[in-house]
Amino acid sequence: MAGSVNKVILVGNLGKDPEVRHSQGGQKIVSFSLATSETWNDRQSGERQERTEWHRIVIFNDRLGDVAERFLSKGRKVYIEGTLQTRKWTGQDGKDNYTTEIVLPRFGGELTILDTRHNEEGGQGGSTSRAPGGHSDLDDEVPF
Amino acid sequence: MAGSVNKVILVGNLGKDPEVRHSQGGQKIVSFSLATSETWNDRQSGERQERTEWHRIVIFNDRLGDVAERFLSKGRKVYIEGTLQTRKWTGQDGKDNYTTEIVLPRFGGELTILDTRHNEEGGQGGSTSRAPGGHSDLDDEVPF
Amino acid sequence: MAGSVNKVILVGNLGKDPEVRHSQGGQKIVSFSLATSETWNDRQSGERQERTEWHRIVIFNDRLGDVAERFLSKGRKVYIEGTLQTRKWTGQDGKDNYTTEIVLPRFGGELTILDTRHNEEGGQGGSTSRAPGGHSDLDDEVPF
Amino acid sequence: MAGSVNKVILVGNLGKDPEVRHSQGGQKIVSFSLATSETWNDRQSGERQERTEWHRIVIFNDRLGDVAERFLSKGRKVYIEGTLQTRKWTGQDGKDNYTTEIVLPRFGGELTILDTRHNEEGGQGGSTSRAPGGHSDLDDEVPF
DNA sequence: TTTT
DNA sequence: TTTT
Repeated sequence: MAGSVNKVILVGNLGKDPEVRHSQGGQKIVSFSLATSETWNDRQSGERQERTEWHRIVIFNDRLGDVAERFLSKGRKVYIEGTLQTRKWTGQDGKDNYTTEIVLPRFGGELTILDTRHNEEGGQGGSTSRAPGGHSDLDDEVPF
Repeated sequence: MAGSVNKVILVGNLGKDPEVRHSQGGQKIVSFSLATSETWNDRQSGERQERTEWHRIVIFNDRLGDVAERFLSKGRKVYIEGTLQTRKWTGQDGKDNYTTEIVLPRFGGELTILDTRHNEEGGQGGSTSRAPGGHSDLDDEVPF
Repeated sequence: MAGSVNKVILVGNLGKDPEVRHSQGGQKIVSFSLATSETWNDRQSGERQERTEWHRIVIFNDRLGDVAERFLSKGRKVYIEGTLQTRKWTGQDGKDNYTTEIVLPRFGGELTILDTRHNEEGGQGGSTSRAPGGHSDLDDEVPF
Repeated sequence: MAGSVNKVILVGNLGKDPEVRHSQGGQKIVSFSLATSETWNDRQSGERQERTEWHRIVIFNDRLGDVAERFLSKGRKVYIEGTLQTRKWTGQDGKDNYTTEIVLPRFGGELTILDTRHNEEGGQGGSTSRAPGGHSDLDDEVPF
């Protein structure tokens, strides 16, 4: 039995463009780093402080992986809902290492784009062709 | 940058009793491991699968730390709301290591006890003194 | 418009057994009321205060509706994740009324049982038959 | 006792500017309507469908009420975290009515602005004065 | 290391 | 209408 809940909710900005790879079984896996930051006034110095946290997002959900691959790029702001998973791997020195990731599983998770910038300056190989009139073809197919 | 959200919601069971320590500044810090598990039927074998995930919870919030110290123990089921933080530390071999924790900060986070077992069978070192009549003194002071 | 999130997370107890009905299209719809309560110490009087909130849960998700129908009953504690929806309806006096519900849609939402009481004392019409040895048939089929 | 959780998470856009009023006790209360919308492809017609849901947000938290009053206006996109509360009131016809609101209580809740538009065209009485060089005074005081 |  |  379980009776347990494992849920992560993040709103942040991509640090780089997403990376796409495929599992041995042929499944597409999309991953990227997401930054969240908090700011506060230090009580001692009265100065503004900022702390940025980086999260590794891994998408196994096909539909959301497609959205990420087609529409996300460095700097975009997204809402992400996934599950915490810590993965163990062995370094070249034979030592155990642990990496914690936010996983959007095969059938689950959520990804919502929160900013409206549908195209990047200097895009990426035409994947985001902008029509002359300032109207993007993407507008017709954005699935959200 | 700003406009971000960093939130973790967990329901799970404590793997051990909480540990209490104090910062150099005298602040109480309570920590424990929390297990969440998911089960599913494997499509290939048809067999029941289970995967347990362990989360490290660190409480800086004084009020919630008090609740954890007084009322939580191994096996208890709790709802936890906190923030993801990855901490870097250097091992004895001089190598960098990273640990991701769910932090309930000084002024924030949530902790709600979800089961009703206020005492452990055969207690643990008197930390949950049970009155002879089966009535616990704690029952009168549980703050939730 | 888009780029929005609509999410409700509740942990509470059922006020009554779930009700099951079917839509005109033959889809099963399971609904129940869920109580959440908060308690606090009034600063003026120093007395303990309690406020109970009642939520109407409506499940369109077939799998979760089955779980609710088979395993939930009055008093059970559950974790619910759904969507806020306000429905307009016209009273017999012709006046408009509005009811806000937490909806678990056809393909979405979550329902996790958080307590371990698999049977009710004095059951309800055999729906939770307990085997003589204290072993319940249900234990073999609980899907979570 | 409680052992309950009552949490609403919304990302949406304000339908109008916030309204500010004061309780008899002198406490500031800020409220506004927030729209969330979901879109999907109808399986029958294949046509794009959209459903907009309106939520009434009520802020009792002083700090967040200040943020709302100073920086929010019609159209802005925000992340909101609050509590579901249903309020009963009696209409002029003597009938009972119920309104469900998302409440950010005196000490709790969250509000995060998600878009970057710090000024509205045709602002509101100079509350968002923009410096000639395109630099807003607000930039220096935005607390998030 | 938990829980069922 | 629940729970403690």
